[in-house]
Amino acid sequence: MTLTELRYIVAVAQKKHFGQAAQACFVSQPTLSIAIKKLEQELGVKLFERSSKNEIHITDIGQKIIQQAQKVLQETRVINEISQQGKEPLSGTFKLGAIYTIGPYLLPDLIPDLRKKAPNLTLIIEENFTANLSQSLKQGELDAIVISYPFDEPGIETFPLYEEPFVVAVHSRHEWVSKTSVKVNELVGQDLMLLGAGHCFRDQVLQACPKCMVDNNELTRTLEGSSLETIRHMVAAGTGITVLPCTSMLNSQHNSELIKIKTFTKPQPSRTVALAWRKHYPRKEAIQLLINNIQQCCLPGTLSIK
Amino acid sequence: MTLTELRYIVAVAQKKHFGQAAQACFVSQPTLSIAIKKLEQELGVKLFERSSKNEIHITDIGQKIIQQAQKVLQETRVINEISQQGKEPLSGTFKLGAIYTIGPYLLPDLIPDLRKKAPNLTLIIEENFTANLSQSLKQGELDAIVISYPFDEPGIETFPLYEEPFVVAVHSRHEWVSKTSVKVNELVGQDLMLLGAGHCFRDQVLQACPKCMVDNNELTRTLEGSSLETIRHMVAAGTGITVLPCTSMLNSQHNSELIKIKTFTKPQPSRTVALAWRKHYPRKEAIQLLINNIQQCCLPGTLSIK
DNA sequence: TTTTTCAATCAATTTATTCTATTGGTTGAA
DNA sequence: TTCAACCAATAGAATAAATTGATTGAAAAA
Repeated sequence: MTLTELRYIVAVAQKKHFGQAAQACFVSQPTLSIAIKKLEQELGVKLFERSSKNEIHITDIGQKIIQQAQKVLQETRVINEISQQGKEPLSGTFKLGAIYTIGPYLLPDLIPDLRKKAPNLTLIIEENFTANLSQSLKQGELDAIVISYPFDEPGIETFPLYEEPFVVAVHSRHEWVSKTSVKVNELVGQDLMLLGAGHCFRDQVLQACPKCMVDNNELTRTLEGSSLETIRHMVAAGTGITVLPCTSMLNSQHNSELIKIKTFTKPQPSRTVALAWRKHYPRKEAIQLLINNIQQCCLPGTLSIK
Repeated sequence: MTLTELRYIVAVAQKKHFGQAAQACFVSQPTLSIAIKKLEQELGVKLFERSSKNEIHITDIGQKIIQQAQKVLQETRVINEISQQGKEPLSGTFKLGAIYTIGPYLLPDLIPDLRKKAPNLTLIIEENFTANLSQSLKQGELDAIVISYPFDEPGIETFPLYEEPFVVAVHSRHEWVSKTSVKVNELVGQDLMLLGAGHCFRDQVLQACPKCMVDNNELTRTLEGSSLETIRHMVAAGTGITVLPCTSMLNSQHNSELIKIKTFTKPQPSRTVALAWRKHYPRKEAIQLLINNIQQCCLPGTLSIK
């Protein structure tokens, strides 16, 4: 059984004439006759009563089958409609993941921007650890993820979006308030609060200041299951200091009178934020749109704090 | 788009592996790859993300299309089911027509008989004039009709079922009650009641007794829009006499103390009842079953009244 | 690096499809 | 009755397609 055969029998049922039906299907009459004969043999059922004088009659069973054939053809038309809809790469849903230390600061700016550029693209957001995002990406549950380097997975392509320097957040009455900049090694001995294991940002900070890691148990507070925002509030409360990625300071709502931000003395520790997607992901246009828009959100100028 | 292609994409979606999907479809891997590539080009949409390491991902749009493809395939399966059901010729519906002067007497016996012989055959009955039945038959609205000869239409085949003699029905106090038989010409001068135009039985009676026709206006009452049963009641009421086909007397419920039946003296006028169907009608078995059963209902013995 | 895996590609063959021309059967008019 | 018209089925040839085994190319694991 082929869709062509179904189209033929529907045409014959409508025209009640093999020749006219063939014409309507843009084929010759023998083509149509043979196709219908083949279908009738396959089904083991006569669909039409042929007689010479323009008197084609549809069999009882043929009536049912033609009705069903029309249903089938209708459903195939739906396939074309779906693909028509999906032809614009900037439509449908796009599932974007972001690590916890980027999502809350990047997405509020990015999402309205994207809605303007691609109104038909429905964004679905997930925030998670790098490891989980990576797995979801590889399994096809996410279309792209925003992570930070280093990130190297087989089958995954990445593109660097921007580099964000780390900054130090201290209470407004902290001894460092008058400092113009902070050296990395000065963190040692301070009441440094960091995110729990799994957050790549924690590792990046510790990598920037290896001595903090050595003194981990004594001087650095690891806040499991927490977020940068919680830590920020604790800085405001005077519980200690912390290191933040500078984009977490971009939005005014995250600023507080009680917190002062200090940049590091050069060479500033920093991390590179990147977009990652499966190498063979077909909607390259959506990826490109994302890259462009994220970079626009985080222009180099806006990344220099103070 | 072909059904084969739809089967292929569904298989790939299930196996998530081109090679295995090809095996499941009993084709080689290139066959399947090419077919899917062709479909993707036709739809203008990527359905799968291919990557070398066993990582086939279904596109967002591909997911929708595959779902729809499964729907299409399901509906095609229904076509097979329908034809499977319809393979037995003695199933489905059979639309049988009969003229007014046969239907009420033949069908009550025929229908229960047919239900026994072909329980899966649903009978639909229509009673009408010969002309209307003939037209419905030719248009395919009826599968077969029971009429009486003469009946000759192009494209229509007939088979004689039985010959039924005409009889005279008179009131139990009619002067003819003691007669053993009635001569046709004796009808002239009697209060003869006949069906209206359109009923072939009327024509047949008048043909048997042409003199009745001559005296039409004076002595014969034509009862338009009436039925044999109405006329029979009028006979019982003493309004006049009538001629009936003998099968109308077979069933006991049609007999009455007030009506006496007289046979004609030979040569008895009679009519031949026949079955008619389109020459190319495919369910010959159903036709044969009908012929057999009708003839069984109306065995020669049962046709001799008195 | 080498090996393995998997889909895409190639080239050749088989299979389907489609066409024109014709036949066979039926009908209606001469 | 014969003839012409009509219609679907059939035949045979040309064309298009589907299919296959072998190979290639890309990517990842050993």
